[in-house]
Amino acid sequence: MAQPEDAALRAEDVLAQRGARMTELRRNVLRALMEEERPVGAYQLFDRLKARDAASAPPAVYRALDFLVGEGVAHKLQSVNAYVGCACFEHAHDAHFLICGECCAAEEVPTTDIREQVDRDACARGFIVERMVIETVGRCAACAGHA
Amino acid sequence: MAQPEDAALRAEDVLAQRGARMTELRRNVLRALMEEERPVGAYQLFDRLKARDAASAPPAVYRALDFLVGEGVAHKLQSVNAYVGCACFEHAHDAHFLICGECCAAEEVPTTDIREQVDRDACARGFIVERMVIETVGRCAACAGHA
DNA sequence: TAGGCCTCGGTTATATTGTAACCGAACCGA
DNA sequence: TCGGTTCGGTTACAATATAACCGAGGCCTA
Repeated sequence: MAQPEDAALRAEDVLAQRGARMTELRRNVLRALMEEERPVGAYQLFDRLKARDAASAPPAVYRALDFLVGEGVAHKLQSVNAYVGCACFEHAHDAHFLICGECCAAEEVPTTDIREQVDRDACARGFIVERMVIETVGRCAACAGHA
Repeated sequence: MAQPEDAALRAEDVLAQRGARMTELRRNVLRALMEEERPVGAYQLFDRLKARDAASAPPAVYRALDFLVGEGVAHKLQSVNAYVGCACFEHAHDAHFLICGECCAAEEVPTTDIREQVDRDACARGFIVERMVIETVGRCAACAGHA
């Protein structure tokens, strides 16, 4: 697996090519996020940034996170109020997360087949899909093993 | 469609048969929840109950909601931090919700096919599923129509 | 280069959502 | 009726998120 700095740098490249403005704050938030193995809460992230004088107050962090999620380089996990970096740089794509209730790891898996199914169910009711939240909570392989 | 009181009464029946303790507080919360057409936040619900002297403080409401969700007669919508009543009385079942970003209506649809797909994706990674959050945000038929 | 527009983010304050911890009351089985 | 267990009232607070305002700085145009 690539190093977190790599992921952050590649993300910055992609955003630059796309013409998105990568500011100092956004870069700091992105890097801090990519350094984490696990999902992090906005305030956790805020604390990390404060520790290196790279943040001022919660609103700034939330704004940067909104931007990153919008650009598709981060996701918000609704069921645990936390954020994760993401190496798929499509603009604001959906994802399916497997979230371990024991070690808190979150693995992103593709949604293609699920998305088709969801679209079918939605279309059948005249519902227009904007975004999907699909999160599975349980035990990851490692934690299920030693349980 | 059945009246909300009906739904609440039938739910109480089912819970009684199951041996679950239906207390005054839980009944009040369940009824208040079933009276709503749309998802309601815990504090909104709290306000409704206060207005009829049927609640004391937030922790009581949250405890009752946890109970109801656990019994499968209510669901929590993670993407909007709100609760909805539910007429499928299986114990703690998962559901797929179509949530309208405009009118805030939330329609519950069966998860069978999606669930299979999610299970497949999870099992392929040795992940043991405990519960699923599947929420689709977009425009409902009514709102998409007059847009 | 000046003027004007727009995005970004610093700042303060506050709203919203959710819990910890403690304790007495009510219920329930033996 | 005793003793364990569940329930919920109460207080206080933690955690998450946003509103509103404003100035700084980029960027376009002429």
